[in-house]
Amino acid sequence: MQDPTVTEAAALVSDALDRAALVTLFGRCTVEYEGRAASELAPGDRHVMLKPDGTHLVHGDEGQKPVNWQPPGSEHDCRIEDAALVIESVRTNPEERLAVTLSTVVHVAAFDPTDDESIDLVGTEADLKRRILKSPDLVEAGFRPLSTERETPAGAVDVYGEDREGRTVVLELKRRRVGPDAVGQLNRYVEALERDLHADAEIRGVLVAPSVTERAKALLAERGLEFVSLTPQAD
Amino acid sequence: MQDPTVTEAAALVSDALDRAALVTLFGRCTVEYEGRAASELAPGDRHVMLKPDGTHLVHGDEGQKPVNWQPPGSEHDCRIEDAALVIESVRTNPEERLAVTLSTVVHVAAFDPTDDESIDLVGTEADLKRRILKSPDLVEAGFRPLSTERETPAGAVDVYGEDREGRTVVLELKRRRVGPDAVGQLNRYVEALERDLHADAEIRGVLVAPSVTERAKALLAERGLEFVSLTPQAD
DNA sequence: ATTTCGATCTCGTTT
DNA sequence: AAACGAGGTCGAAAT
Repeated sequence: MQDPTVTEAAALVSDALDRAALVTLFGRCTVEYEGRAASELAPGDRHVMLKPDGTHLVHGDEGQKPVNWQPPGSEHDCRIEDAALVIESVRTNPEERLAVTLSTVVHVAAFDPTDDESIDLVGTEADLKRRILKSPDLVEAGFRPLSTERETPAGAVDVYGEDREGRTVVLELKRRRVGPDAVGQLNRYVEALERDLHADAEIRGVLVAPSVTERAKALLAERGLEFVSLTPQAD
Repeated sequence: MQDPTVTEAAALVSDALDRAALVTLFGRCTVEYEGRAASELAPGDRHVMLKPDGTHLVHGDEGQKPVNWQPPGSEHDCRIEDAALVIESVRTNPEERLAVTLSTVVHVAAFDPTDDESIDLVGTEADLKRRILKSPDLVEAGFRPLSTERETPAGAVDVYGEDREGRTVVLELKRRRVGPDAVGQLNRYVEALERDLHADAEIRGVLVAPSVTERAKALLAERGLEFVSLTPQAD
């Protein structure tokens, strides 16, 4: 529907929400949010999308992220207020609410979506783990993985195993170049295991990723941790 | 435009891309991505958005995140191939490419966007910092902030100051409930400063956030770090 | 329902 | 251009 009155638009949106359709609008609007934080957005031309699962997205002309949004699980409501179309989405836990007030509607449309196929994605940390379990020598000659997701008081270790000499080895895997955060994570696991397995056991911590930043390299050295360069995919 | 042929749709999209308009489509499509990772998506009805800044979003009927996307800075291109409308967005650094192949187009529209107002958001970590600098006693009676963003070899400390007895205090601020990662961050700063200011100086590390998880609390105790409960906003 | 961590994270800021 | 950290992060898996 092109250039509808706000009343016409409201009727179409109400009907579409009842049918659990996906609704899109384009028009001049203000946006208010209140919940985990709070925000106000002055008038501008924006794209609005309402999904049947409760998602509410407001996009400007730039950026990958919506300028404002409401997560899945919200309830959409639409009404006329002060000659404007107000679309409000509310949820609880956490309590939050998004209200879009359209003074002019350039465009409204509704679609009946079919359920999606699931996506097949390659090149993740899980792929890196599979690669290592299949060819442990990529990490180091003689490395033997014993378990994955081994629990420690500091969280689950990606890969847990032994080196050629029988020393315990902890691997932390990252699919791409890593900074200081990953070193901290690896260090937590190593310290937790040293405490768990008693102090005399030497435990090697190895960060496995395509590359590391300078600061991360310095932190690794400081903590006596190691680095092995590997990508999720064979080249 | 409702139920156009792919040729009509292609003409509209090409024209809109030349005008740097925002384009939306709805229809049956497959999606291919290759770059930082790689993915394939089988046929389904989806919503496609092309922004003039190079952003390309493909939304299914669920979730806040697009099922597939291409970041800002990409170049859009549209053509007919095998009786289907192919919209491809490509960028370099990193090299990546998203291709949407629409076999049926239910809907196409183009909008000429006006520049957006900027958003006014409150309840951020910056708000928490302002609150503390204005009323340092909220952290602890007698606390005196000396600088913010003080540089250490491990990165910049959120707030750096002294307690009533003149001991150095490092604050790490978080706007919401925190897990183990924030404790690791605080610990890095404290250790870096202990090294910097020589070993005999006692340095207190204080995590300031609304609350902490159990694991984070245990890690704090282990490291001799402290916690103060504060939210970004006064209640 | 909460915790934890990966992500094609995105986004802004600083170096 | 790269690095670093925040985010109304989102989302999924495990507890």
